Amino acid sequence: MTKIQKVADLAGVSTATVSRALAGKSSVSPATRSRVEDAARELGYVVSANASSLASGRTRNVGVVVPFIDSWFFIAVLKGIQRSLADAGYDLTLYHLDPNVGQDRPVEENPRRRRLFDEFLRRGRVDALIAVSLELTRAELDSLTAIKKPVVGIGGPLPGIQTLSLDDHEVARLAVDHLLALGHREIAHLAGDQDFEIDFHLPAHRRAGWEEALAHSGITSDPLMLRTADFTIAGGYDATLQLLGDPRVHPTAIFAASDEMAIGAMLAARDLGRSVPEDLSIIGIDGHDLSEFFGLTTVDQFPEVQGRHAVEILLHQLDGDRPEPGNEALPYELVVRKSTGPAPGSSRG
Amino acid sequence: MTKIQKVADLAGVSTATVSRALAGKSSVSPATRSRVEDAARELGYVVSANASSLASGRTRNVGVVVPFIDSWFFIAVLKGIQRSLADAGYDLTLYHLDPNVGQDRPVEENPRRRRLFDEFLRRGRVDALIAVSLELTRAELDSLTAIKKPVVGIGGPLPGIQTLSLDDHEVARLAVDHLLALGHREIAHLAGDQDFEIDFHLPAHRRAGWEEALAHSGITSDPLMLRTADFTIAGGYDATLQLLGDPRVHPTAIFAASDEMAIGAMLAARDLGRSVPEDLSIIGIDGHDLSEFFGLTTVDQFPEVQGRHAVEILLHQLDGDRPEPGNEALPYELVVRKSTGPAPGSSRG
DNA sequence: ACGGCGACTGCAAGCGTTTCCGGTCCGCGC
DNA sequence: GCGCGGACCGGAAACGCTTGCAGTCGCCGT
Repeated sequence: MTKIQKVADLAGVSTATVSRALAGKSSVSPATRSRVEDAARELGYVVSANASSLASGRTRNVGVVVPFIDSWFFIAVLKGIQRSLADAGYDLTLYHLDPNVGQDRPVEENPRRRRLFDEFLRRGRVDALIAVSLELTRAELDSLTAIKKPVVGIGGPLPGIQTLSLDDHEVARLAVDHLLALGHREIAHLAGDQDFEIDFHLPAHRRAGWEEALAHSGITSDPLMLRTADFTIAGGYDATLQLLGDPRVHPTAIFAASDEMAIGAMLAARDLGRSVPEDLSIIGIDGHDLSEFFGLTTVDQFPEVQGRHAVEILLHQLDGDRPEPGNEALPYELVVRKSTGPAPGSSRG
Repeated sequence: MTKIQKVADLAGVSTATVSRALAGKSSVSPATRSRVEDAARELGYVVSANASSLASGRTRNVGVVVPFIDSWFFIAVLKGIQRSLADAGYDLTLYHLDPNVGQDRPVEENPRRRRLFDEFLRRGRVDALIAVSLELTRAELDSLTAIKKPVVGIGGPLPGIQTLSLDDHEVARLAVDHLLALGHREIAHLAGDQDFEIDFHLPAHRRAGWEEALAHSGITSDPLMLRTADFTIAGGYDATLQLLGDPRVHPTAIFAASDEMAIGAMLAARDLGRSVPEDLSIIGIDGHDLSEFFGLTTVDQFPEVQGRHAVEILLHQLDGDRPEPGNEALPYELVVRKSTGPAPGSSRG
């Protein structure tokens, strides 16, 4: 005998009523409801997720796809997602799409990706999906819209689905403008690597913002002031060592594409005997946990909030209203700390 | 008509055969199998996870419970788990049990915990469970063994279930012995906070290992040499500032309970003008990603491997053999880098 | 030529819920 | 007194697979 049947027997009702009572439906009398609840408690009954999903078509589970599992930003977003989901009583299943594997072939052929989209997501284990910083191919988008489940993407506009994205261009301009306002003219940029298809050309946008802000102040950006590096502390450190060791350039400020790179830059500056911000100002992007500790000025992008917001949108859609998909701009904010100061010799000092 | 039925019709076989063919069972002729596969491909058919689970009792999904979602260690373990699980074709659903919420009441009454154990895990959404650094209560353990699903715990012995744990005591001794061998006698310890019930008293064990190693060398541990701090860079930094600023003690070495604390200590030492390792040696525990960058000597505990190993054990158990649950010691290894050196004035210098 | 065996395959009984579609019953308006 | 609507509740049909059991069939050994 099925478990729900036992509960029904104990409570002296039908399984239909047990189901309704336990699901909190309204059409159950208070008396019956509590009898059912008592019976369920007594028998230690818990609804079988699978049977329930099969019958109802809903799983109360959402999938989250991330490209990196060990980078601060993604974890921060994930944290926000998981918190909100848990609050709403949803489970979260985590999918990891490592962009490093299968890099030798075009994205469309990456077998892991194919498998994820063609199988995992279509098995009906999730009600909805959140894709963090994944630039989806046409086919993948089609595949997603075909399964008719809510999808929200964080990190860049994607045609046909609801997305949340940061205006990297403007964020970069805000950062560089801050430096310009402090009187800096020689502003270097530690840019991210652009090899990955995953990131909506984020490094390119940030770089363009840097160039534009400079141009706006009548400064031509020097190619030597642009250094490509890994999105890590070590990456920022190495690039900064090289930058500051290059006799051809004399930056008084560095705009790093991420806080981790910026922290690496601070450490490198210190190791070279340059004091921050007296000799060199440094600014990053992210709002990393460590930025406060290091006194790093940054443009915070509130990743955890991004996660929470994505869930919010998803839950709305699961509740029935599916608005026209579009892109929503994410908030950001300049947080000034001790790593930026007036340019050396600047009248504004 | 159900989807599998359509595939069956197209292939000209029964649904039973389709199911068997797609599940890779052996008793299907090669010809039939490929006919089924073609039909499935043509129809874009994917087995419904729920229906399959309901019918078979298996979900191909495992649950992972972590106490912190934004700490390096847990993420590293999670990464290992997720990789192995993905390789084996399993999904991973993530549960987060924040020990910070509900701290005002005894663990047994923490509603989130109750809910997780009494509901989520019993809904049958997972085939097995991995609990990372969670000290489970008697009731929780009973609840777990009652549902008869494989469980493996990482981080400390737990009665009745299979566990993987680091011998924190020995790890600490190894670290301190390294310092002693370098001639240090004044060895301070940055200990973790013991407020949480979640960690198998890991801070206490590491501290005990420190005391024992000292005692073994005839050194009585000075209470002033013991500082409690957060398990973070900032925690280690602050504690070290205080330690080094205290005129009553003169440590030549610091043994930090985690790499993050150790890195904080290195930064603090540098800010105070003490050079590492000339004036002060520092050693941590973990094998943190950043330890290499900072040149930190540490006892690596290979967290990613811990995750992989846990999955390995789980898969074995899911394959049928359920050995007597026990505890398995995890490997660790001293990795000497630049943060430790001979004690100042030591003959071994 | 025949029993037996092994390799395949099909039938149909579940798996444990949800939910549509009616019923029953009670109170109320007229 | 009677028809009616609403609040509750039950019967039973899905939901979409898996798998035990019972064949069918060709082939081998004798």
